[in-house]
Amino acid sequence: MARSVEFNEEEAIQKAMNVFWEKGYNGASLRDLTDAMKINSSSLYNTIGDKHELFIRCVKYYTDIRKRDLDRRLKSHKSSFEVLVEYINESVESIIGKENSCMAIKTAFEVATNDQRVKDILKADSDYAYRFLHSLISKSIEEGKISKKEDPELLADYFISTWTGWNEAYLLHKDPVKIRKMGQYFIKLISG
Amino acid sequence: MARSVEFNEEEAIQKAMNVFWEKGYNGASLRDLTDAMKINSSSLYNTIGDKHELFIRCVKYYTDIRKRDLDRRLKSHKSSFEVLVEYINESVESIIGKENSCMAIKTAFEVATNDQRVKDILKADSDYAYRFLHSLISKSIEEGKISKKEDPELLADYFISTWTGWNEAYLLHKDPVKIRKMGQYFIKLISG
DNA sequence: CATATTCTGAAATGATCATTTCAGAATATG
DNA sequence: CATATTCTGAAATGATCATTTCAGAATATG
Repeated sequence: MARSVEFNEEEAIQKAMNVFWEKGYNGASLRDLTDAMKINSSSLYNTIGDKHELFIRCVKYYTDIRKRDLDRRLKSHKSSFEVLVEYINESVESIIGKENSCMAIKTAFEVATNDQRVKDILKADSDYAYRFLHSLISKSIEEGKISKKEDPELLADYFISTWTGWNEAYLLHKDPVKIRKMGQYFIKLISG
Repeated sequence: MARSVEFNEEEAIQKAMNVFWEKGYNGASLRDLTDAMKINSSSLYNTIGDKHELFIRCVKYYTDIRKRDLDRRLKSHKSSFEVLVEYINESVESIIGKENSCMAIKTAFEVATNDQRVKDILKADSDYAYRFLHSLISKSIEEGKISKKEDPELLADYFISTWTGWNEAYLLHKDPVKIRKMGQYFIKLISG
């Protein structure tokens, strides 16, 4: 017997996420956040919690989207190798297509060292991508598309690392050709 | 005919750098900084300038140290390939040996998108490392230690990217074995 | 050694920060 | 439709922020 929450929580989280994404955790003020979310701070504190809790929710929201994307790819009817190559190519294009770098990476370097909860979320995200890649690479080896000499564990780690670096390279140099070249090189590398 | 500055500017910059390194630009307060520098804020504003100017000086200080390290390596009497391999191995060990990630990378992801001056310093730093690697790889090809089929431009970019990613991987997983394995893989890759 | 100049320390500044309070508006339930 | 309950908006809170002010201490120069 009472009023119910007026704002759409998911929409609000998404808008807050964009603010954190652009300004970082410490760079985003609560005013920036509530302005974007179009809610009053009392509503925020009543429902989601404080700034840190909101941030956790936003990081989680971001990694959940990525998780769903990987799950979708695994359900594809294409061969594992095709899914893998497509993923690599789209990862390259996603860097080039955005003004800003990946939020998980930005967050890792800004706050993960001093924030265990954030670190755990990002570690889980990284582990999920690792298992995704590991599985595709292993199956590609079975398919005969990647040499049996290659090590799926190493290649999975290697791609994740490389991809992080591509984000920094594009952030600093804004040179799409460089990033695409590196993407092609990685594909050639695993292809034989 | 007047008093001269009492504090050692380089020492103060170094101490401020460590604070920014740990907490980030937005996470470090002026109190944190002046406490570490052991100077009063009026002295800071009289000599160096405001927080942003201090940060610029700190980032510059950090990249200057890296520049000197690369210059030193180029003067070595060993073969280019040996210098290159040593640099890769020491890059790996420098990640594993520290609690915190490389300051240039942290800064790139925290503020470079919204701060042109910082971005320019980091871009120059990245360009310097690129030329360093490019030169060593080219000479290694001449020495016959790296295949003529390899592209020095690509490999230089690739190593810088990979190294950035190793920083994130170690930050999240704290697994030295993973990083060393990737370092060995890269060396094997260029060795033919 | 006198003094003009500059540095330093403490305190003040005013803006902004995250968070809380609370009156009144809204509404789910009986 | 009455009302108990919960939400919302505006304002208040007190802490902290970066930066400035200024009196007095320090000292380089003549």
